[in-house]
Amino acid sequence: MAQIRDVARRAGVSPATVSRAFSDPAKLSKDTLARVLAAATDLKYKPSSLAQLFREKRTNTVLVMVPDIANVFFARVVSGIERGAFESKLNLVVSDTGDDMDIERVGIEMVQTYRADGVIQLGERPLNELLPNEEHAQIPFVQAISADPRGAYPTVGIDDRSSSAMMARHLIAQGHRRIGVIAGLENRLVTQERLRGIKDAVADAGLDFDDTIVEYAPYSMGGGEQAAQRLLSRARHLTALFCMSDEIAIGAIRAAHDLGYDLPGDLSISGFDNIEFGKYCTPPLTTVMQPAEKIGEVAMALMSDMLTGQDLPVVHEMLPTELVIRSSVQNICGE
Amino acid sequence: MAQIRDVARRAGVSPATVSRAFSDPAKLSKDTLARVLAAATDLKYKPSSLAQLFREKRTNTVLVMVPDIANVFFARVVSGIERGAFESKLNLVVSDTGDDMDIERVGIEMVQTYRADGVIQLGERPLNELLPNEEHAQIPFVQAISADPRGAYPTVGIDDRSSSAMMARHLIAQGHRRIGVIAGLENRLVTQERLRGIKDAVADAGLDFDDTIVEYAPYSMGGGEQAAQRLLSRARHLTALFCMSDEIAIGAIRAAHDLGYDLPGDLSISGFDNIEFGKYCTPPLTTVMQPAEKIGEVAMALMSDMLTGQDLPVVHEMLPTELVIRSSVQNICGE
DNA sequence: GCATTCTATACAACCGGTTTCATTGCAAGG
DNA sequence: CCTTGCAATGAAACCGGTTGTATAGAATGC
Repeated sequence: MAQIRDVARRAGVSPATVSRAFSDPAKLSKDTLARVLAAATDLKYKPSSLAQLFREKRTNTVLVMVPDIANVFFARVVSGIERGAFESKLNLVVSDTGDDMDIERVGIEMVQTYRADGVIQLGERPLNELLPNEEHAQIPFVQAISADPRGAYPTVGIDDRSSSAMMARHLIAQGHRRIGVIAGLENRLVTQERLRGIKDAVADAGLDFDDTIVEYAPYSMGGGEQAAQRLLSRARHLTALFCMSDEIAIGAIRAAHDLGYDLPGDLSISGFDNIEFGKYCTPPLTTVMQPAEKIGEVAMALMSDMLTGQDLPVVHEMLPTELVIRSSVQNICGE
Repeated sequence: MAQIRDVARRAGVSPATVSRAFSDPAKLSKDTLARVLAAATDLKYKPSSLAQLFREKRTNTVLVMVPDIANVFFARVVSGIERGAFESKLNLVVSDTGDDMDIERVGIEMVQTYRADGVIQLGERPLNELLPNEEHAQIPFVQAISADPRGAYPTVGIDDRSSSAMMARHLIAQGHRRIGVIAGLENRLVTQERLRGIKDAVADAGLDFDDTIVEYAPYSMGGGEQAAQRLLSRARHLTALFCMSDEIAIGAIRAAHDLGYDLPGDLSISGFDNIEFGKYCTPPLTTVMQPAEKIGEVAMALMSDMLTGQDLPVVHEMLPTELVIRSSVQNICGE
């Protein structure tokens, strides 16, 4: 591959002039500029990014840490991040961490060793857990989706508590009183927030929350299926299931079908996230729309600001959610 | 951040010695090595990858070009690539190309400008279309999933034709004679191969293939739904639908439900890919298992070989598929 | 005891750009 | 005509590691 000196020699100028021909063409005389560009084209010269980046000490690369890239919801967020990266002319290194702290730490190290300029974390672990010895190493860090919005870095996500309350209120408004909950993993922030939202709605309606009809499960179809089996065989007279993710809900639908329930007549089921597949379930899933792509775009925009701008205020974006009403939740007031 | 000279100064040695302490510790005396390592730890020294990579002229980075990262099937392949990359200690830059040639070309350019060492292409476009002026620039290139296995570079995928024939044979064996086909995009290689497979099976069974009951559609749920609507309202007496992807099949299931079909009694539907959702459909989807993660892993292994090894033979891996029998396809021999 | 070999380490070049500073030539101003 | 200023360009330092070569000292051989 041709180098800058080759171009310089061919154009009869110094390497500095060639460099300027690309970075600041106005500095050159029309004549020289033309000669340099012609020489560059002839030789198919492409400057080595490696050399440029080394000089500039920036990689123009952002690391995205995803707990599970095969999860549709995360994949959509990554898709949004992609779009944002393209606009900001940044590259993306995607790391599927499997929610493993050691792998996430390697990710942070990539910034310290100049392999990436910043990190977008889609997992739950906050920056201070990943940097063992405080050392405020000034890592550009943005956390999306499930972030505690009290950290020292920007976050993007939704208001899980109020979104969850919105859905719970809908179920109550449809006449449901015995609502089972298939929660996600118990130790997750999102799970706790969404549970809190349900309790808010129940309390607002002047009802009592029954702790015994909550089952925890991994955020997956398999997890939802098993948890629903347990809950449905244990708790009687449930009229609805509040599932904390669409995948859980899809698993719950399968479990309910298998136990002989007629859906949605015998049992209403609600989801959370609004993944595309929910629309194609039988019955189509009533759920809460999370703006997944938008979350990714905003996360990337924040990162881009951090990298270019100076010390901006730490913002915590909460994007709006929407109730998506389909037929998996039925109105049973008339009964 | 501490640099190599800082460590050298603190340990009372030259930068070269510090460098060797990491790259070739055996070369140093026990005493010096200990002193250097201690100094490095004290200063929290981390060598700058940027400088190292610049020196070595490799990035240890592989670019993955994905037509759509939010597609579950692609996401699973990427997940496999991730695993392979981790094992080979390579980094991954993921680019969602949207199947856009210009974006793919930028990807190729990344190799030419030393931003990546090689490219794994999950899209259909072959290398020679992306490099306009032949210039056999020796770009390490691996194509996965839908590659014409006649190119000058390695490919990984499945035997679409015979896998498709396998499913078609199954449908025929279950007594189906009027089998509608919801094909993918007509100009895609995979589509043509799978169609060929169906024709093979039909011919083997001594039957005639009816071209009029084929509908083409994008490889998506929405595409499948619309195509199924068109086909079902046009063609009568179909007993089965052969869908060229699970997503298409899921859309077709919705369309059939909406048209009042009782599934699978009135109509059998088969898919292709074996995405996780298929198991949770109503009815659960009979499909062809593609080893998505495995394809990714093999693609990455091939890339890793290309980058480390010398001139290896160009291989075209065809990974085995399996028929996954669930209840969306019914035996109608008894009728 | 001196030449030879080996070991441990330092010195300096190098990777390929960018950027600062110096230099040259020409135009404008006094 | 001489000074000043600006535009255009070149020379060289620099980014932070790695590595080939040189060298000093210790060990070995005769």
